[in-house]
Amino acid sequence: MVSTKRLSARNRPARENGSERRAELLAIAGELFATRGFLATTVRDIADAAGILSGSLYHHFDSKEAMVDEILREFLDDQRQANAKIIEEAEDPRTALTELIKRSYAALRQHPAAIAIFQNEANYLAQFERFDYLPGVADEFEKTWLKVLQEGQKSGVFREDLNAKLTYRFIRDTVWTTVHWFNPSGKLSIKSIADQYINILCDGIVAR
Amino acid sequence: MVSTKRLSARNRPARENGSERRAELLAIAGELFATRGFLATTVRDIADAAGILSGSLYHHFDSKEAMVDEILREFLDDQRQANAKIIEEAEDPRTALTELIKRSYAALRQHPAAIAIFQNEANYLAQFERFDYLPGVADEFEKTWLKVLQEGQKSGVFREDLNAKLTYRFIRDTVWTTVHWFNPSGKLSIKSIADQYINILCDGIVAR
DNA sequence: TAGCCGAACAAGCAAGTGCTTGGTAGAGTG
DNA sequence: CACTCTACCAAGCACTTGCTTGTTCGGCTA
Repeated sequence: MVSTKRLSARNRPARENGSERRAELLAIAGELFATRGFLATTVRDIADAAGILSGSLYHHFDSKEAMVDEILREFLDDQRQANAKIIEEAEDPRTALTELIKRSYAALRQHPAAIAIFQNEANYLAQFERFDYLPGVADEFEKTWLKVLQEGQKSGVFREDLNAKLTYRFIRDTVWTTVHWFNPSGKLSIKSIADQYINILCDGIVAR
Repeated sequence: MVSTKRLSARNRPARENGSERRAELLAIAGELFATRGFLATTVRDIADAAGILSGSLYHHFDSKEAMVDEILREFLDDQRQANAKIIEEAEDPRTALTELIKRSYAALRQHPAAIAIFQNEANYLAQFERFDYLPGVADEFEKTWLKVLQEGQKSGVFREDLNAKLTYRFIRDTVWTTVHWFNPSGKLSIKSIADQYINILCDGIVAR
């Protein structure tokens, strides 16, 4: 007879709940994936870094893929929600754009590993069914930014002779790629980087 | 007794000369490394794409690493020479900067695979002695661009309130990352992308 | 105190990895 | 004709990969 007992949070196996140890392991894996790459990181590397044996990882996670999956989903959900809130609250396109940029830079502090993984491995991961959602999310992000840019052009805040799609890509590439060289303990703060970029983007580098 | 016979170009083994077949194999490998990643591409993948068996590759090359090495060196040498020539010939910092940008974009057409590999795998490859030269080259590129930016600031062409190093990174990230989405058979030409970027970089996106 | 459960270990398997070896067909060369 | 050279094949070796299995053990709970 099949048990009808509901699984309480305490009873659920570790691979489905949010135990502390589990989160710790995810963070360790994320950092390795981000710095060495997904393929270059072996389950033995992760286990070593966590001080356990590789087989023990499978008590917490179904597979190596499942780990990246969870890391990416968390970051992407977060970013999506934040973007939506900005669009909703911003009073004009220029504010919306600068807020989107600031928010993206802020994400570098909160999800540095996830951003690096998204940047480096999205292409490779997209070949697996499990990651079918990746192109969709990228598309959604593009739509959000495009709307802001195009509204800004209509209302005359942004130059009309710009190709909005191209402009979006320039911005996106600059902002996200920062994850490859940003050093949290260096001289430059995220805020100062964001401010300088917004400054250049809006007014250019040529002196007047 | 050691032979003193000089190796003529015809006698040299294939792994050291520049036979057509060899160049063909390098191109095939480069494309695979660029699209799938270095680690994700197996020597069997390369051999399959070339219509031979994996072992046969070792008639032409010492190792899989040797293949990327050669691909990267060719591109980097080319780019270094081109940069030097621009610096030498440009009459003012603004021309020098725009020429550097145009040249970088032009490289996307000539060495798309090498650029993608350099972008994606430099970090990973740098751990092997064989690729010790990579950080040095990156440094040299940075110095070249920085000189142009700083001279421009001194002469009053570029705004003085800019952090030159930061500005360089913004430019570099935008230009090189283009390799990830540029489609040679798409609507946008390399030239129009370059022009638009130079335009935004110099004057900003805000309407006046 | 008996039973259960989360967390880990110990061992190993199947598949795949880069690379090596010994050999061969065919074109060219002395 | 004997030879050398290029480009390749066929087979397989040593090793690493992600993952599975069966087991142990301390702590919580009924």
